[in-house]
Amino acid sequence: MGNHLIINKIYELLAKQYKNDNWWKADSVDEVIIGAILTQNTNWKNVEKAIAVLKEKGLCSLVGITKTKEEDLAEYIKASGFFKVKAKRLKAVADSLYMINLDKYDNDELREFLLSIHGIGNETADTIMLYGYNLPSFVIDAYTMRIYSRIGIINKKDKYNQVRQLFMDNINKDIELYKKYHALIVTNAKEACKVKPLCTICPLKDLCKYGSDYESIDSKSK
DNA sequence: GGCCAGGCGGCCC
DNA sequence: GGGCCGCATGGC
Repeated sequence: MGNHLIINKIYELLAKQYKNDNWWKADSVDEVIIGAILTQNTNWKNVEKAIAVLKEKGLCSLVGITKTKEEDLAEYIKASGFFKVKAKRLKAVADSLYMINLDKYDNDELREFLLSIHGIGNETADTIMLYGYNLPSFVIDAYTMRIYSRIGIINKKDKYNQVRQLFMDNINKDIELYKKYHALIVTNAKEACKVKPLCTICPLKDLCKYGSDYESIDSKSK
């Protein structure tokens, strides 16, 4: 099977197993952007607590953040961890984006601009574009790397942009598909393809180079 | 109690 | 341009 077939087959198998509707829950574009920063290397549960505090204070918006002192912001988002660095990043992102005119950019230019902002790297840029601005940019994360390298389609050391291109070259350029596919990857990583994988319940076990032999993954990933 | 979580920037070489 | 490090809370 070529990559095109495998990547689309994996989507079918995941979609059959899991129902993920409306996976990134947010009340506004700004909340998506804020959440994208807060969730960096962090459990979403902790992010929810931080967002709840911001909402309570009426500051869960880019304008709200521009008006808040960095030290105060750090206090409010404490539950999300790395709170000092994230406060700095939120300030930088809010300052750069609160008045953005999206019509001025094509997708590639917008991505470059996002990447130039302190605190926005590849994954955060794509998350903001896809889930915030509703533009077709596929999101790669640690879960994607784990699942697809275990299956054997990519290598753990592959570069972000290379893996992103692999997906964008091989699935339909459909925003809802991009969103749902990424959501399904995250769900499978949490349910089955964990650090200590539960291969017997994984819908992808028949395509995975490890099959159901999770002990062999365990020993290899050590 | 130890491991893990939806990365990133700043170093160093 | 690659590899390592600091950042930090809360859930399991």
